[in-house]
Formats: sequence, C-alpha cells, structure tokens
Amino acid sequence: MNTIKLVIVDDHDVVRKGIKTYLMTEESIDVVGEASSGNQGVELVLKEKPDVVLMDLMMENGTGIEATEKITNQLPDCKIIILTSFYDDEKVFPALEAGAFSYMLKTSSADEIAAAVKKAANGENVIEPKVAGKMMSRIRTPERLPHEELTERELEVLICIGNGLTNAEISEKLFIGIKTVKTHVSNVLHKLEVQDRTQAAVYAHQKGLMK
Amino acid sequence: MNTIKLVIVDDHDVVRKGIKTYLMTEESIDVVGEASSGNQGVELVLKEKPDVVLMDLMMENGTGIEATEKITNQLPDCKIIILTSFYDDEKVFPALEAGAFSYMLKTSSADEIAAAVKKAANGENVIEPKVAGKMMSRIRTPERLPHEELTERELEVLICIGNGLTNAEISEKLFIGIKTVKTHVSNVLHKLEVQDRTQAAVYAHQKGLMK
DNA sequence: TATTCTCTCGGTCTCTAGTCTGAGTTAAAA
DNA sequence: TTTTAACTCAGACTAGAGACCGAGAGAATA
Repeated sequence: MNTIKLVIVDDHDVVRKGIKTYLMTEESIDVVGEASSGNQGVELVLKEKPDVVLMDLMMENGTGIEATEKITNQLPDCKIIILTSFYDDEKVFPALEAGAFSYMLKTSSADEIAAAVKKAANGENVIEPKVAGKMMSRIRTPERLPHEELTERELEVLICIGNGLTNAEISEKLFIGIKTVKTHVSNVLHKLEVQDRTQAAVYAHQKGLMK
Repeated sequence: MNTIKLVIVDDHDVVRKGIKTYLMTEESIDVVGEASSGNQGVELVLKEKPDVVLMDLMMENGTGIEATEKITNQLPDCKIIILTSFYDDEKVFPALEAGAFSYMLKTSSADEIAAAVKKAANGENVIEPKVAGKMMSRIRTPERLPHEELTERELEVLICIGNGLTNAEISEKLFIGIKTVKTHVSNVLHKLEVQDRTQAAVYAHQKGLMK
C-alpha cells in the first residue's frame, strides 16, 4: 500500500502536534500539512491534495462544515474525517451532508484515530458508536428537520428573530415592509411548529442556525 | 531547579498524548499521571501531589471547575493551569475563583504551554492575552454580570422564557398569577437590559443559563 | 402556455406582552 | 423594632405580535 497523505485542520496547536507526533510512528501515514482554520485548511488541501483530512468542527475562523463542503466539491476523492471535541446533535448531520467521510470524537484514543485514517484511505468509513446511534434513530424517523423546509428569506427572518429583532427592525434590516415581515414570521412559525417568535429564537439557537 | 511533577487532566486522548509527548523533551518536567475526567483527576492529584496540573474545563464527567475547587482546597500549593478549547466568557471567572492559577487556550502553542508550566512551578501565573483583556474590562467595570443580579424567582422565570413559555404557561408552572409573572418578566427585562422576552431568551441561551 | 413557488404587500382582527403605579405579605438583617 | 428585599397581585393602558384572507409580480419548471 502507498503512503497515506494526511492533512490536519484544527485550531488547537496541542491537538495538531499530538496527532502529528503520534502518527509519525505510523510508517504508512505521512502528515503533509497542518492548518489552524477552515479557510487555511481549504487552501492547503487544494494545494497538497491529500488522501485524508482530519478536520475539527469548532474553529474560530471558518467552520469545519464549510471547509468540508468546499473540499469535497473540488476534490471528491479526498476523505474527510471529522474530529470534534464533543458530541453535538446538530452538527453531525450537517457535517455528513457536507461530505464528511468519518465522524470521530476527540475522546477517541490516538490508536483509534490512526486506524480511522487508514480505513478512510481504504474506503471504509468509521462512525463513532454514539454518532452511529443518532444516525440509526434518524433513519427510523427519516423526516427532515423542520427548518430545512424554510425558504432563504424565511431563514434570514428566523436568524433576525434569533438575534432578538422586532418585526420593525427586521423590516428595516431586510428593506421590506412590516407586513411582509409578518408574513414570513407567520410562515416560519408554522413550518417550525412553534407558537411564537421566542420559541423560534430558541429553536434557531438550539439547532445551531445562528450566524 | 528540581523536576516539576505534572498531572494532565483532559478527556481528549489526543490532547493528553500530544502534551505528554511534547513535554517529554523537556527535562525539567515530569508527567507523573493523566486523567480523563474531573473526578479521576482529583483522585490522581491527591495521590501524586504534583506541582502543577493542566486542567481541561469541558469534560464529560465532572467539570474542571469543580475539580479545581476540590484540589485547591486540599492542596493549596498545587498550581492549576486551566487549558480550555475556547474562549468562554462565563467560565473564565468561575475558574479563577475556584483557585485556578493560570488560564490558557488550546490554541496556544506547545511551547507556550511548556513555558506556562515552568512559570507556574515558579510562582508566576500566565493569563492568555484575550482572557487578560476580559479581566481588565471586568476590573474597569466591576459590576456583576446582569444576570447575577437576578433573584431566584426571576432566574426561574428567565429559564421559563428561555424554554419558550408564555406568561400564562409560566403562571401555571410556578403556581403564581399572570400579573406576578408579568412583574417578574418586567424586572428581568430591565435587569438584563433587553427590550423583550425574545432577547431575554437569547441571552439565557448565550450565557449558558439554561437547564 | 399553464403551473408552481417565492417574495412582496394590504386590511382587519384578536390577544399577548410589557409598562406604570400602587400595595400587601413575609423573612431576614441592621 | 425598624428597615430592607423578595414575592405576591391588581387595574389600566399602549403597542406589538400573530392569524387569516386576499392578491400582484417575477422566475422557474412542466
């Protein structure tokens, strides 16, 4: 088997160094680069064209999800392993939809991560047991999340609501009439199956739709 | 100078291994143990009595803040360096109040962390620039965070708001009249300096007051 | 071309939210 | 004992939220 070219994208220096140091003992894996932000990661990956990418989700500049999407669009053969600090309901599926190949937690051991890298290079994906459980329950209830039915404009309005704006303020911000805002708000409330804007704001925050 | 005995408490295997591997090249530092949870960390520290502890804040079992408090109560000479994944308004001060000696981010380089360990053993504390900035602004405006001024009842009401309840629903849940609820809501809005319940709900979520 | 979707806006109506003022109760602190 | 703070509730009022109905313009699709 050829050497696996790997890029690590994580804003934590210690994590990058930790993985890199550990993987140096693995002869079949060659760490060809590291990046500390999503944007930097995309650039690096497009330049190095690695076989596998270890990608953190929570980073200060540019989310890992956006980076994952950009990379898979341009390099469909590049396997991206999401490596995140915690188990987050709302980010598993967006990440997988963005084209992530495997999904692991940082609580995994270094050995497990090395194994996941090799498997990814081999075309096998690894999903953390906890995450896999979520996927099963999602398959059992395959309905889309309510907010996926929102139109672009409605999502904009929802985010305004999530920021605590009144209808009048949304009207000014989006350059539309208050009546129109009310129409959108009403549609959003129905689609999200909530009773009022406060619940909509909570929904937006809990589902990670903000910003 | 004697060798510095260090314990690492972090639920991320890669972080522990990363720091440990890096610090092995430092002759003056001896990693005498690792723990993957707060409770486990307390036990280990009480047993090993290290000079310095590197402590993660976000862990699945037992928060780093509780662990920090327990350790400093029993071993006041043990220097605890908080090492956290992100810059969180709400956890800096509780951690420092719990007796943390230094406060660093995982975005710090491995060199910086090694330096912080040595400084801690020497009695010098290191506070991340960003965190230090927060401290300065706290000193400049020593007022408590708005929500700390809330009474117990008002906090209960705020959490209900954060859960999307209407005044009528809060009234039922807390067994008080709607008029009373309105009074509490009004007080909450003033104290938090927000205009309406939606903004209050957002506040509650952003400041981590929910649950 | 006909249809569908999205975004836009209007009118009317009801109800909730929130403000303000005032006030009684209890419990703890000075 | 007096004072203070927290919790309770009332009435009256204004303004915003949201429901419901209808409708026109533009773009995309069948």
